[in-house]
Amino acid sequence: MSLKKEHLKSSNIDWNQFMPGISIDCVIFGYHDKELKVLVLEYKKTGLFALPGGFIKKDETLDDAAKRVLKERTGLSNIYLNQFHTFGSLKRSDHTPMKTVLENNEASFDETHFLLQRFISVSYFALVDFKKVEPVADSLSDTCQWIDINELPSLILDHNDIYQKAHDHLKKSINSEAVGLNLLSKTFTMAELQGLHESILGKELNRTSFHRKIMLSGHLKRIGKKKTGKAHRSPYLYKFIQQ
Amino acid sequence: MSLKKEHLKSSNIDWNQFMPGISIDCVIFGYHDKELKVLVLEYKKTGLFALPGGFIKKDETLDDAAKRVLKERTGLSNIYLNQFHTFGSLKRSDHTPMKTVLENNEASFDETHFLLQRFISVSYFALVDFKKVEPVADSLSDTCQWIDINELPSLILDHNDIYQKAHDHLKKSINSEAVGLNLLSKTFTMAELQGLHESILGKELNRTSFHRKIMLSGHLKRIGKKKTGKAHRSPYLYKFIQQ
DNA sequence: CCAAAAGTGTTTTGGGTACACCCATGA
DNA sequence: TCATGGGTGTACCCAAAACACTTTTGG
Repeated sequence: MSLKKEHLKSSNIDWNQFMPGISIDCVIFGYHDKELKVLVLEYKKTGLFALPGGFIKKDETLDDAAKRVLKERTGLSNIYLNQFHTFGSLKRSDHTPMKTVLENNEASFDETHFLLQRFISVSYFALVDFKKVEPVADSLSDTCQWIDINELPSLILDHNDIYQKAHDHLKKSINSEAVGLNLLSKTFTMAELQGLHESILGKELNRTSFHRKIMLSGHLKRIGKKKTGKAHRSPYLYKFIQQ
Repeated sequence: MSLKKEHLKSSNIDWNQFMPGISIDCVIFGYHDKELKVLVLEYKKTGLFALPGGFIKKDETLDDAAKRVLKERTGLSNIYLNQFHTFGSLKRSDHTPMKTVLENNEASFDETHFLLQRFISVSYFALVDFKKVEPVADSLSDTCQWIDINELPSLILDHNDIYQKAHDHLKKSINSEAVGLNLLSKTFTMAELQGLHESILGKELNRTSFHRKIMLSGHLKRIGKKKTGKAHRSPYLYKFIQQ
């Protein structure tokens, strides 16, 4: 654990192994407690928030770099990942936030520091099982934590735009089995799946219509009753059919 | 004209003005003679084909860079442009095609030549009015010419993948008014618009259903009769309503 | 008059939604 | 028995597609 953090310590990093000028930013979605959440970093002693990101090794595929970044932040492999846009506005050339971060963390640095260049950001969104994730901060950040999408703070640079576009893409792909398959546990109740869809779309759905639509898609299989211990009838559990 | 070419001569270019490691590739669609076409470069004396591309100036927005590249190749401003994917496979690190090109064009070059690095490619697709375009080759290429999408040659690196993904995006956006508005002349017949849709989708469409659907969209306005000189009734002309 | 072009009427299909209503069940 | 969960039947709306048919019109 502390080994992992040491590994990420910025002053120990050989920045030369990365392609200059290109970064990867990730919008990592999780679902818990009936709320859709996103992993957000908070930089030490600065009050600055950002999406987790990273860089591309010179001999590494773009998609592999994204997988690696995801693994560093969540500990997970085999994550559902989707590139959705590349951001290259000049807003990204404002180095004041990163200078603030470095001033609070590095003994010394100069204007040529790797992190103080203009980056074009290739952005991915990821869907992960909340329960399996242990958020890991990097050495420049205190925390990497889940934030409810309705309580997102102001993020550095254009990261709020990035989040917004990621959420738009998630809405568009609501009918893909990937959404439920990756954001929920292996088994779940119909009410949980409906709650997830409602969180993503930001509106309530009709229960019976939702039920029929989902079952007609053919991706779901009912597997048994849940024992809740509560009064009244207990809900069935479902899982996605793996083809 | 020759001034413009001189300006593009590769040995005259200050490569240092561009961000390293990132390129822009464009899939430029045009429609003519009932066929969907794409602008393709042929490198001098090599038999190698590629999509037109360019680089990003250090103080230039990603989208502005794409607009500039488009203008260099087509002479047009105000082009309909859409970023659709960023490519970063290791296939892109194969420098043999570019070495072949340079060997046939430059007096001398070494392994550190700007064009012999690994590029991540941010890709755009563009829709242009065939009639308004004058394709302009760069100094490394003989020709920049329209090629029927059904007769595309094998392109360098992953450029065939890039084209394929661009075409997929074009199919998905078939119901956007942008498709007809940008690929056809200001006025056109219903048969021409239907032919365009058929070329993009690669299948025939029912005339009456197409007519009804298009008119119900509310974007089209009928403006008058076309004088064909042929026998039989002449078709009406339509144009898109600008809001 | 002929054939191309334009337009209408009707039907079917399929997805999505809304709602009423019934069945099952666990404490 | 009753509140919750699960499920069906029906109806409605809408976009898209398929097809038959009529009207218009330039030469």
